[in-house]
Amino acid sequence: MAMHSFDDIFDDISSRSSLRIPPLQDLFPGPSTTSARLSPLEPIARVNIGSETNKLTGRRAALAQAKPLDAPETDEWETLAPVKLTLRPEVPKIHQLQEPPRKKQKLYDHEQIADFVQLPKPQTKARENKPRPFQPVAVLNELLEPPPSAALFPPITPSAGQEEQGRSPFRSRFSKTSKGEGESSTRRKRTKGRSASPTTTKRTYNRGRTKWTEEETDQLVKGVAIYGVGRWKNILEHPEFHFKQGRTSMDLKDRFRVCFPPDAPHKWVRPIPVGPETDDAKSASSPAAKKGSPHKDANILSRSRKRHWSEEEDAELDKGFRLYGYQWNLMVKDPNLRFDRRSGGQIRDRFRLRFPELYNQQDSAPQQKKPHDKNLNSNKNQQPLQAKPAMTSRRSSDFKEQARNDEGDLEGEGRAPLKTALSFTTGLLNAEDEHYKLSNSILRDDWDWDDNLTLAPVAWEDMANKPMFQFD
DNA sequence: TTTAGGG
DNA sequence: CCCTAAA
Repeated sequence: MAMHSFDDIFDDISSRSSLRIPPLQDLFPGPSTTSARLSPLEPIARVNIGSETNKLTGRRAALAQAKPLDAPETDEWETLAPVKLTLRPEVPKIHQLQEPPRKKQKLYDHEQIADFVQLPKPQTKARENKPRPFQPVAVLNELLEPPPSAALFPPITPSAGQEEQGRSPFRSRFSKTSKGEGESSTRRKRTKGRSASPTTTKRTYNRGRTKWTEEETDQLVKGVAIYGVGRWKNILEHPEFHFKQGRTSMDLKDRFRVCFPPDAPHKWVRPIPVGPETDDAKSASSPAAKKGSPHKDANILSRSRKRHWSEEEDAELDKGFRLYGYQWNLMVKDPNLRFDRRSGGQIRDRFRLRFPELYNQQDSAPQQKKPHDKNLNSNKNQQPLQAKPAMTSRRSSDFKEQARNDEGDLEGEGRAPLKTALSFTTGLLNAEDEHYKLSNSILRDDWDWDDNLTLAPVAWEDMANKPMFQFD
């Protein structure tokens, strides 16, 4: 009789014990690798379930029931198998015949399908199967090429402390996709004209864990402030940033995700200073020292501590009050006032603490005129504190305009150039950052920064769409 | 090629 | 840190 439907075939197969079918999971492995659809062969497993193994279900039952003799011939089911299966050659069938059914051993994951089947053992450590580390000379051709700016810095030597102790910088290994040494030379051709960037997006070799230093993290945050979230390649290749050898843009992404979890966009917290890298190496070699590290798993600073005001900052506050009166946020944004990452609210609180009565006068203080920075240099702390009449409103564009004027008019007077505004405003950039320019988004009146915030509470999307800084 | 997202 | 889909 002709069998047309799958059920017909299935019934026929089920009734013929001589036909040995391996308990395959899926005959038709399609794009949807999920086992949402029940495999047609799945029922076979149930058919084989005997009375003794009633309690077992599914594949386990089938496995418990499977006898070595039922194992199909190799060629018979290898044609059916979607995956490559190999038999255990060392187990003779005869022996299995006479042996009483062995106690079911605990199955490893790769043995789940059948106990007479040996699936290729999953590589728990993929690296273990990769070629052993090459000597530096062997791989220096491309993989460990120094960055273009490497000349500016001393070569990386063990004494430089840049690499982790006990971990050779040449621990690199070719990945499985890499064919060998000839590959690198041939592959170079594809980058015609455009010089191959040493800061690749994807590592071409496996490097051990390389701890992030605070300097690296700081540069990363700066880079995000400059380019925006998601511009990891740009950040990585920023000429003034120097990440560790082998760092990829994906590493930056991961690191940023660790330091600034997107779940808490309002609470951008500053990574804990990890201290000099040498400590880490020490702790690595000494288990006791490792225990002593309190910040080992706490990358996120708890938002609690208050930073004390220095005399210098108080002096800035005095200066700021003369300039802006009670407009604390304007003080924050003034490039010439060097607060240490204080928010407007913090400045206000500090002022209220120091000058309670003056603070209470602010209601009567007239708010009208736009302050001019001529006062900055003339006021040398001599005058008693007097609030500068405040202007009605002042937007960031005003500041940019003022900065532009400053560069023109007050050139040569030792005024802090615009770059200072960056380092001040965000507390991120230092005096060496010359070629940045403020963009609109960084100067917002409604910012109120927290003590522990490294960046203003900007949502990731804002950062991604509107970089806080832009190049000239 | 580069990034987002999940592992 | 790795892998991969997706842009």
